[in-house]
Amino acid sequence: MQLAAHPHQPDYSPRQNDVLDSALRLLVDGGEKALTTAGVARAANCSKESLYKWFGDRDGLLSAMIGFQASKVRTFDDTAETLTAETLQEHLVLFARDLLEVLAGDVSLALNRLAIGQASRDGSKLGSMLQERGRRQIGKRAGALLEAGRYAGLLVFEDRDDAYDTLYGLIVSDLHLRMLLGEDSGRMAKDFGRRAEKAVSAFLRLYGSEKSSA
Amino acid sequence: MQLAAHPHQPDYSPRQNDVLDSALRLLVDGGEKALTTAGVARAANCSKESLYKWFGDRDGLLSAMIGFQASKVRTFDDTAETLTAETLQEHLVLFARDLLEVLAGDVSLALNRLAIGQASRDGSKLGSMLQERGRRQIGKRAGALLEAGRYAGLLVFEDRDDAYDTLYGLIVSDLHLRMLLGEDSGRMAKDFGRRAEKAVSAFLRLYGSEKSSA
DNA sequence: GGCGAACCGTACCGTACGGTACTGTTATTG
DNA sequence: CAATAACAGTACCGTACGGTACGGTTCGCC
Repeated sequence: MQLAAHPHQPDYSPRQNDVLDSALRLLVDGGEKALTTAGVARAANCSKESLYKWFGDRDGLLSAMIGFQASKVRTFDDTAETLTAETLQEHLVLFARDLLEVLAGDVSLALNRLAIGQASRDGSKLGSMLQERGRRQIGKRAGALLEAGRYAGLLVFEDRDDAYDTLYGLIVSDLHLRMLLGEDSGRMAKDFGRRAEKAVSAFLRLYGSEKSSA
Repeated sequence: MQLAAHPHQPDYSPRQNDVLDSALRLLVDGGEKALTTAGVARAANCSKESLYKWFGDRDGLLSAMIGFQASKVRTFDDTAETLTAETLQEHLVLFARDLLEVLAGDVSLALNRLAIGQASRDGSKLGSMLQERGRRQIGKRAGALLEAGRYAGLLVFEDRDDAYDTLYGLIVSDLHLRMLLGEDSGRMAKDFGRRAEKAVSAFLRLYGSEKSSA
């Protein structure tokens, strides 16, 4: 496994982005086994030689796919409006729903499966890369929200990471793993709204100030 | 993928159990890629022909490995003593620590990675098998504990599965996934005790009756 | 027009793996 | 002791895949 020498978003050409798109679709449809270099070349109407020229290696292709996908789902920063108990709850529920929907996405599931499959061998660069660009990014959004809630006197906590960890667990529990194991994610997607509300409700019971439970 | 025709624990011979043990060790050490039929045969000092005679198929071998491992970590039932606030809390913390240690186990991680890798193709029988024999089993223990707590008036909840889902999320959060992605599990193992206590504390704040917060 | 770079399509190579067949060896049974 | 079954060890086969090389085509540039 050899990641790109320049870790700072290599920013591929449009043509190469199209290829990465095809590769991702291939991965989603057929799993890692279907992601052969010949298959990618055929699906993207490019030559294997170009694949190796652009990405150097099959592992380089995988890394590029992860980076490419991560760059597409950039987390948007929440508006820094002044929070009330209601808006904080709304923002938290919105965050929870977004999180669940991202985790349940076809591409997200496929990439996580891919990275987990590679985690045993080599230094598992893919895993840390997914972790870094995936959860860490979305975690920033949650962290900002939590800090804003604390600043407004609506939340009480000492360690922000602990609070976020709790929030994450309440929202996701083992749902992500179950989906990764193949449990039908489409069937349970309809409950995301309800699940998000329950998780946020519990979180506010744990970390909300008296002021927030008006 | 073809599971055994008789799903009720085929119960292999001692010799075959030894082979499955070798295969598990091989899987733990080298990941799925290292789990070749020739490798298993070499590690277990048996012939490939015997492997195919006993397990029929590579997938049959994988299923057998999961069933074999699941049969080894059977969940023990908790003593049905009368619960007090203190003993309930102790039992919950014990459960949490056991859960974390099981999830962080080498073999558990390797098998989960294996099942997740297979989840994309075929009907993902391995995934549901792991789910059934893994979480469902340990969930029974938690369910009994929760029911006992409710019976003793220490816990208040309507849906036991919801309560267990919350407890699970508080204990594990995304720790399991991070370990599956390759984050060093040994380094974080020392925090399991503290993590278990915090999770149970939060759970009791959510679901404990006034009687329990004495 | 001529030239070179980029690139597609394909053929090709080496290897690794799943699965099968064969041979020799041990051990059990009548 | 003879016969049979089980099994280890190994050789073998077909295939699939990662990676490379090469001919042909398009496109931009002088």
